[in-house]
Amino acid sequence: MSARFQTPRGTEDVLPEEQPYWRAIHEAAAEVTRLFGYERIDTPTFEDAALFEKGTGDTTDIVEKEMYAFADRGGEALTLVPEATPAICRAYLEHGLASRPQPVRLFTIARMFRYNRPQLGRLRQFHQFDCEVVGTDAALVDAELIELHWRFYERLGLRDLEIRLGSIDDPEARRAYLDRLREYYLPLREKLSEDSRRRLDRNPLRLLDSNDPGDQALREGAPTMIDDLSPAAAEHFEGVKDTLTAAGVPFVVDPLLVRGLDYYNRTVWEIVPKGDGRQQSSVGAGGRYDGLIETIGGKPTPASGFATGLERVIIEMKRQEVSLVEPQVPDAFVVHAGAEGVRAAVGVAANLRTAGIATMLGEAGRSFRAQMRRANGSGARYAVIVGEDEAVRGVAALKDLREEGDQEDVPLGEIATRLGERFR
RNA sequence: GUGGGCGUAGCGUAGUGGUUAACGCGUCAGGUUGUGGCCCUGAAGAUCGAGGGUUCAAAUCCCUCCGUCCACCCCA
Repeated sequence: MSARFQTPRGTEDVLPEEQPYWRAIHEAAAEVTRLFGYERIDTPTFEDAALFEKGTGDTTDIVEKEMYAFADRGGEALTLVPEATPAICRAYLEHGLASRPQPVRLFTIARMFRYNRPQLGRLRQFHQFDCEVVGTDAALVDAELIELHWRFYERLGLRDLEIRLGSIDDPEARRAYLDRLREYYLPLREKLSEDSRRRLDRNPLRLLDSNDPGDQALREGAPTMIDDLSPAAAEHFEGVKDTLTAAGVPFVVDPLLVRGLDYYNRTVWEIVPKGDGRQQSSVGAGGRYDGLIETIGGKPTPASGFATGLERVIIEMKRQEVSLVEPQVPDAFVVHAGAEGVRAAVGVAANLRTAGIATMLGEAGRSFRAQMRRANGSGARYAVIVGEDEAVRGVAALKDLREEGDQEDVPLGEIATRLGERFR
């Protein structure tokens, strides 16, 4: 059994019965981006590894231990893309998108790759719907992205989600805050959990969202960033909140919201299902990243964006049992018998399809009964029966497969128009 | 990357040391001359995730690996 090949760890096949979810997602993304005026961009599946080492940050887990980095046959240091943002920024610089009317509003739907331990909602190859606005520092645009993000889920029929909104200020102010945070925690070091002692050295912000009860108690007295933002960041944050309120988008301010990526500044947000205990349940997250483009070699250019994990969205769609469009079924199923019947059946099927009627044909070599069973199982509304008799008489029996199953003979040349009328 | 649970036909399960591994769903074929659904009959389909070990005997016990799920880490 295991001699058989299987999907690599953390990857999955998307079988036909899963496709309705993906179709719904693609349609929702297309619609919501159209409504907000975002244009699609697609970037390569692999990029220069240094793009992420610089852009994402070489101290982030993504770069340190999750990149599918490799040297190609020519020795180039490449990596499968772990996140879209640096790639889109690279494209922005490479193609001079700064010379277009600013800001540029872009989106993509793409595969991402991160080498980590798979879990439900955490795969090594996964998909993201990603929106980025490059070339403005307007608070309005942060709010626009959050609204677009929110409307995407709404359009998919998801409910009971919550927007958690925060601000992590600008780099200088954040450094000052981090110093204060360290000052607060240093005397408490011995009381912290082992993990959090490590966080204290590596990433003090993480102390704030520790799950350890002891750490959570200590957090009570910790300084918060959101209450003490620099004037510019505070004003920006107010702008985001005001705009969201004006747009009628609900949110909760989360003073402890910590985003993992180094490049974020000011606005950060995350959208999570309410009351889901699982850890991997955040369906999407975003933030402002004014420093990123400069980091990867461009002129200082403000930007903001978000990504949503589509496999996680599907998990949530299933959990909430969102209704999907009917699975695709043929309109007609052509059943045949005998050599003449086959010939006529193929002709009829061709005519039907030309007329826009979705038509399946019974496989030759199957019994009549088997074909009828298949016709029924296909979900087709009508069976078109062409046997020896009918072929000779130049007709086909048109049979309604619902309920009783009335049937009538119709001349071969008139089947398409007759069926067309019935579907009208 | 760390710790733990699980792994029997396509799917869902039964079987916990002893004859040819069972059931439901699904698939395929039939159920008299060319008519589906319901029903009936039959068939195919599993080296019991893989490899090794213990034993007269292993789906069942042990080890390793693989996969999956959960927690951690982190994140979409």
